[in-house]
Amino acid sequence: MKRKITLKQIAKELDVSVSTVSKSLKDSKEISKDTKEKVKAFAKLYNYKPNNIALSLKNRKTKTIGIIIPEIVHHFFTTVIRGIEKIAGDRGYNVIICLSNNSFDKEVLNLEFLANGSTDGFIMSVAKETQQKEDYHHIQEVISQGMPVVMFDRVIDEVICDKVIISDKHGAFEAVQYLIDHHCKKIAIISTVDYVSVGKLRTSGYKEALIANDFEIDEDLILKIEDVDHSEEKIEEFLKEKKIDGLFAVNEQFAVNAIKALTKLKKRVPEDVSVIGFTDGVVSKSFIPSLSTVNQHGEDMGAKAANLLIDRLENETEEQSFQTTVLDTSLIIRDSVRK
Amino acid sequence: MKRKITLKQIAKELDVSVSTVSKSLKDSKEISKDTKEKVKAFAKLYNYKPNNIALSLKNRKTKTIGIIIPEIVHHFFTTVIRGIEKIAGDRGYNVIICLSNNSFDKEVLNLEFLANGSTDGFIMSVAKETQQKEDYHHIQEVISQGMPVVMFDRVIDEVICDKVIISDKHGAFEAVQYLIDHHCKKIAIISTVDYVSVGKLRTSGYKEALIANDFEIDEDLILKIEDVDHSEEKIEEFLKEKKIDGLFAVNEQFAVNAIKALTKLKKRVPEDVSVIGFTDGVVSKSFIPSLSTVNQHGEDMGAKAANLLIDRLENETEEQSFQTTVLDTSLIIRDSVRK
DNA sequence: TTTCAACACGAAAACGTTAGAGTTGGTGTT
DNA sequence: AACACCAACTCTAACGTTTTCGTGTTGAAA
Repeated sequence: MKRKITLKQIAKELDVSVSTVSKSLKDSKEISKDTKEKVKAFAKLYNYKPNNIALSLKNRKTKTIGIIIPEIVHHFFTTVIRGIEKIAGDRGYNVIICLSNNSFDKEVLNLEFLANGSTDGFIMSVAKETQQKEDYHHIQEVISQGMPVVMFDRVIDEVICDKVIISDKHGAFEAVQYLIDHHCKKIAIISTVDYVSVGKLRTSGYKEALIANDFEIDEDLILKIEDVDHSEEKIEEFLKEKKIDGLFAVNEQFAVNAIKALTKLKKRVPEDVSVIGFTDGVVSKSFIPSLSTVNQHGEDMGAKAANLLIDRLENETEEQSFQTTVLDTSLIIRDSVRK
Repeated sequence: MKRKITLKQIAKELDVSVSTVSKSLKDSKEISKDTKEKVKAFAKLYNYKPNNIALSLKNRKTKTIGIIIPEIVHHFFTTVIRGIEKIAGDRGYNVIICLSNNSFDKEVLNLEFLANGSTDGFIMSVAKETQQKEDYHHIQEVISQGMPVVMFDRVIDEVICDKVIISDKHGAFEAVQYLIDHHCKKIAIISTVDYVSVGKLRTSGYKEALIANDFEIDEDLILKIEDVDHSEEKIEEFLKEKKIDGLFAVNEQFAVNAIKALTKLKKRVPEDVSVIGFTDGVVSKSFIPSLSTVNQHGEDMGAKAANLLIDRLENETEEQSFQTTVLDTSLIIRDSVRK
């Protein structure tokens, strides 16, 4: 077991000083050609690579981005990660991922830990619990320490930083508008509780579309689900008594569960009820009928967030104008809607 | 913008030496009660937290685990990550995730980069391209430098290290046995090309089950897919001419595509053909008919891998006996099979 | 022969931390 | 009075780098 070789060891072997070795490897013109070549050859032979930790300490930057997300077994988040990772890789950064599991405490812990030198900045989507508590001191804290933060998807208005979101409201609006334009007269929505920002926004997009088309808003057609794990029964119960011909669900899971419930209730999709979901994932594509969805373009979102963060990290100029980038959604029409 | 405070700054403010501050915070008995209290109060006030990078450099350990996987938008891998992350968190470790995108070069790059001080050890599932090239020097290299590596799922026999796998062969065997036990006489398999280790193993499990039951192995009933992205057409074409009543697919995607193809071909699942897939994910649960699968227990796998790695990191004793842990699969029977 | 720049290298400090080895001043023992 | 001992610190080295500032040796110009 040969430990990684250091400058010091090379120096000793070649009987020169550490600085000479360092300079040689950086091709400094202070060093003679002979010495440089000797050092380089030796370094190559022993596969010398500078120690990142030492570099980080010296340079006070780690070239690492911290990603904090609520959950990893989640198609949308993983696409975002892929987007971040791609850009980060291209621009010479690494990513370190922490999961909050939607727990406020874990989020605080992660943030604090990573802020102590491990990363140069953060890209995050906040935990549900954090949104509920409305306690953002931990995020404010790292920002005030000079670490750039970019929020995506679930963002917090009160925190001043760069943000990347999709137009949840508009995406929902378009989906509902599509339903209205295609034979639907009575459209229900399955959403989350209001403290989840995106759920709230999508619900309001739904409402706006109805209003824009002179439909009445019937609170009985709005289901807000708290506990995602037991959504299936809730949805079934909700749909039991409803005479609807259109349904908008704020995520894939709800959409799928709704279709299952409808099938149980002997309603056909899309003949009797048209369904559109939010977020495009494997399930949407594979499902029968394949699900029409509002595509969130997660990879673009991640890429944009990464670029924003790295730009800020590399522009010491520090213009303090933070931007919120709103990405377009797009409606993917598949078989779950009448055409 | 207040930068994070350091020991040196605290020392200066309180007019003591850096070591006094350090020792006070560690509650060393070398320091008087008075001074300790003063320092602690000050540190707390300014929210002092030691710099991880400096600690890493000093201690020559980072308390960080590197995870290298081929792909992140992938249900199984994310469950593994969740398992790793959970154990790592509990045991005081962080995880840093790198994606190889199934590219050999990227895998090498990631490994090299992380090995230069960024992590204490690795948990990895190798890229498809690496398996194909059979070039494992990069992995051997980090191991020879004394970094523990734990491989999972797609492991490499030639590399000597701890491994966590499932009994792919046995899982496949059980699935096929189930089909045989439940009215199937002619069972096809949709697999990957042989250089993907798990595909090969599952295929051999399939064959063994057939042999064990005195079925003939018909190479015409074995489809090996190279290009996952265009599997749909391949599968459809394959199934067109086949008169089968059972089908085993080595992953979820293939299973779903197969059912779709069968549906197109006017064959009902499970009435005409029983289907079992490998890996249990959202799609399997949601699909109609819900998919019977071989459950890989990804989270357990991740947890086991993390424990193995951390045990090795923390036991300096270094007994060089590496172990391969074989996790059991379990058959989840749902609606895609006759009962 | 003196002067001086160019060359080629070395020493040291710094990043933030810790731990072991000094140092100081005071008390207690004989 | 001499010594030992203890409390309560400070110093120093070390982890692996980079970079600034020195410094000794050339060779050439004056």
